[in-house]
Amino acid sequence: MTTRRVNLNTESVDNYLKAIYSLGGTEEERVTSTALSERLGVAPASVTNMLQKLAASPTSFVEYEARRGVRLSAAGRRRALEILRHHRLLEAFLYKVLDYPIEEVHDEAERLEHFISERFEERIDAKLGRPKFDPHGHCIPALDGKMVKRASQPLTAIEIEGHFVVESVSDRDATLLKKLKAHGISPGVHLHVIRSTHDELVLRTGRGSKPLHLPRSVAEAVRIRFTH
Amino acid sequence: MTTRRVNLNTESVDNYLKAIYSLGGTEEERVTSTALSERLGVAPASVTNMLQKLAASPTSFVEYEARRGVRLSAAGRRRALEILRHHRLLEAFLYKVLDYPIEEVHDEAERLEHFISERFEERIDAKLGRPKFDPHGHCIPALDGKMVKRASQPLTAIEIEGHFVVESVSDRDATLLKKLKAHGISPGVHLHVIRSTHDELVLRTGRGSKPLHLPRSVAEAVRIRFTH
DNA sequence: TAATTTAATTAGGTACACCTAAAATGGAGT
DNA sequence: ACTCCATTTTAGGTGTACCTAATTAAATTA
Repeated sequence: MTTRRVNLNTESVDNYLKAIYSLGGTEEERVTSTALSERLGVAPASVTNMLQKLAASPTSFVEYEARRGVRLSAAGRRRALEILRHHRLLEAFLYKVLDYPIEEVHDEAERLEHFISERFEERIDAKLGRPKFDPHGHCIPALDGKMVKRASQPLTAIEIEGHFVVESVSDRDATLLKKLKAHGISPGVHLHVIRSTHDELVLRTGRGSKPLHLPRSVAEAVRIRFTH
Repeated sequence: MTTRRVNLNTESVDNYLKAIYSLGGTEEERVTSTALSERLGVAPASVTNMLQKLAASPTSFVEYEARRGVRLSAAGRRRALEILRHHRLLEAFLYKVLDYPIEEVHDEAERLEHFISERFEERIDAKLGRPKFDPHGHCIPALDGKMVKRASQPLTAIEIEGHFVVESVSDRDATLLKKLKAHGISPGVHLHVIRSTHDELVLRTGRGSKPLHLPRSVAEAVRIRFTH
């Protein structure tokens, strides 16, 4: 009986690897089935199934021990970063070349990232002048998977008055992104946080606009760094 | 027991509809299972299966009678033309905006055509200035499915000496396309056919180049019209 | 018309990626 | 150490899109 090897170049596998990557954090901790189940919108049993399949495959993308969670292998991380690169290059491309509104780039990129060729990837990268960041301010991994890591923190972590620069905005929620856009909050913008309460932050953006009251639920989507 | 309705928005269904459309010709004759089987690279039994599924579905894309072949319904034709529009717009986009070599646009477009959104379609159409033809000289269907139909004939149909213009080149075979490109044969180019034998055509392209001996197998990929 | 060939369909089966329901495991608190 | 319980896994099943082998229907030839 031959060991039947499965096809691992599927959209579905891509999505599992991406999810493990992003849930693993920078220290690449083991990720639980439940976390993956929630992130992917899939039943826990389905996750177990897929993880077993991935781990059993000769091209091992993951290290998996029953009931102890998963983490990416080197190959798995490489693949995850490749897709992340596709995703962010596509976002930049849709935004800059095809004039998409920022809140629409994510969903389109999410679909297309699985299907573009290396040539497509190379060409949009060239067309954009080898960008380092996507329109949300997230770093685009290089071809070899290298990524500059910047020190930043959530805007909601700010407890005191001070001056900051928006590093990035989350791309997960289009409605939130639209709100941020309406308030003029996008990567690179200067923020002057005036005060912070349990349910909102009061701040000024850019040059001399009137103070803005930002609910914490909205501020959560913003990451900032200090102006140096 | 409820009538379970199937999902017809799949890549696979798209490909069946495209194949039926292109095999049906302009008169939209019934297409046989075998023809579809060959075109799609799928077993005849699989074709029968899919056709039964399509015909049984409430959103009827096809008219199908057992052993009598299929043809597209109005809805099916609409869908087929929508995908053809995606395909050809993508080809034009890859060629003009992303500087793809002509022989590579087909395969990439073939993959992406199933996944781009209406917004993407609209934006590349705008970017290209609402083009009417793709880089191979094929007409791009309008949003409503309308397509100008031009009178043309295969270059291989030419038996006598005469002057012609290249209308289109086939996009099916990348190697053939490369050969044509090397000989300077592309849509819009003038051809002076000098003579035609059972296995080749002798002709001049453009301005005063030396006579070209074109095997019929290559000439088959070229459609021409008379210079008026 | 009967026999043969070709085309199309039915029958039964596979891989993939999901699902629900039931069982097993292992950590927390008593 | 034992019970409880959330988490995870196993068992069994679904829909999609394929497949091969066997059968049936239609077209062609003798």
